[in-house]
Amino acid sequence: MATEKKVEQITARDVDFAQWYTDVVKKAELIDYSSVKGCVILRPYAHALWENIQRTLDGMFKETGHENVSMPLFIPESLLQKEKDHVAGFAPEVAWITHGGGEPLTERLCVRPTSEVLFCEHYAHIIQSWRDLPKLYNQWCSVVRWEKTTRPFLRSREFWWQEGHTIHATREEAEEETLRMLHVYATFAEETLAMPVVKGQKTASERFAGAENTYTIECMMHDGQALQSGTSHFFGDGFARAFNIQFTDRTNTLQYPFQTSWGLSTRIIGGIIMTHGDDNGLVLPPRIAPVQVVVIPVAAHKPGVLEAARALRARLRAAGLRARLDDSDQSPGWKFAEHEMKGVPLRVELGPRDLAGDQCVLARRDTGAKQTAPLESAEAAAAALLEEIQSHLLEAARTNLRERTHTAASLEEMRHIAQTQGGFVKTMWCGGAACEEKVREVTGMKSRCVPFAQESLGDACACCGAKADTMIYWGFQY
RNA sequence: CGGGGUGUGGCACAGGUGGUAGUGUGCUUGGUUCGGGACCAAGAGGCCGUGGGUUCGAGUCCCACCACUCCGACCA
Repeated sequence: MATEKKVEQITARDVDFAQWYTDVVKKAELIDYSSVKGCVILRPYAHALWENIQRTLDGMFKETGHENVSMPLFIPESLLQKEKDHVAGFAPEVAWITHGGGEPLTERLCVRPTSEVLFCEHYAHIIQSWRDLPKLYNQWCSVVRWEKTTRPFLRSREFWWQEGHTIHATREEAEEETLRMLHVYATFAEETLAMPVVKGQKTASERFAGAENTYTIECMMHDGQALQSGTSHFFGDGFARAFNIQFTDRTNTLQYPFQTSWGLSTRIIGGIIMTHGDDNGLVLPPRIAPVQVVVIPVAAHKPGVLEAARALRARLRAAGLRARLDDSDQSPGWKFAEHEMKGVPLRVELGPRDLAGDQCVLARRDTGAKQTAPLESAEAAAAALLEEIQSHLLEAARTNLRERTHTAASLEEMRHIAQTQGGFVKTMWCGGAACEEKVREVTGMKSRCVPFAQESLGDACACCGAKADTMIYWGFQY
């Protein structure tokens, strides 16, 4: 019953969620701040996480026929101005370049906040015939939006993302693409990140600037706030008309093509942290974790221990697991805490006692449970546990989503839930923007989406009481 | 953009009424340890966020600015 030595602790998650988040982000060595507000450094651990996200998503994009490109960083002001809704949405938060090499520019350039107009300009150059369609492009890059308040991953001035941009001969084909990519995001979030989603359509007031329709995956964080985790937009032929992109169809008639765009950003890393993390720090789903298994030798100076640990690490790697050996000269207890902070899903302890019994100790990050396994079959045991951890995390997140989803039939009920519990509130909605505004004034919540999975909760709008046949989700958002 | 908090070795913090900086941890070296953040010893490391001002003298007082952070309004 030794009194534990007081060590720097992170804030308890359920005491001050925002502070806990900031502590984890720093202590898990994910980011460092730079001297420019809102621009953070992704440290190797966060970058490795992002690389795993990229690898998985990029594979899914390739499977669905997409090609990667790289577009310029700069957009001339006149180009940005071409689509009026789009520029109105983004102009307030763009960064401008006014000088080059010390000379004032004749036309100022904005640093891309998103690349629709760059793709449009390019499409106008390369598309003439129906045979040139579709183009299914994607790019991995960073973009800049001059945010006023910033938080690591969740809202920064520069952030990394992918933006898919596609162009099609028909409206139907483009609409189908918009939904296909939304489902790719949803599958990725649930299967790889263990983040259950609510899929649906944004209301008119929440649409992307210039879009005819915006679809979203919404995730529920541990503190009851929603995170818009990926969006997919259908543009109709609005951009094509603004940028004069035309093609000749099979009947030799000039037509405007139809476009989509869809994006997912490093914000999702904030989502992973806030979905799975706990009082001991980060908890990473095995499928995305940079290190899936860490091998910690105990009493590494004793004969045979380090050798056995190295051999075990090699076998774990040979079995296809991302395994690391921590042979630094810290004490075992220090290493346990350190790798827990970093969210490593599985820890293997290997010391003289284990070697004497031809076994090792496996400790799960998610539950903290320890078990022993025969050394000879450690890879199989580790692989099985990683699968269990992955599905357990998804299950826990689903439980959180379920428990934090409430139903309301009146504005007063909505306000009560908003004030006492947060989470998602689902109601019937008349479809009016006035009710959205009213709900926001009264409860502070915004509409999240009109989910694809509709339920009938009644026939009256929870806000105005008018006839309603649409179910909508509301919530506080990041 | 409004309101609050904070800027002092890498990190976390002390430094009443002004006098040229200290503690913990981390770091380096050596030794002992090693199953939940080990211990001993000797070291290295700081134009006190930036710029002005008051003063013989500013970490300390005054003004401005900047950054980070939290809470709201706006956005991935």
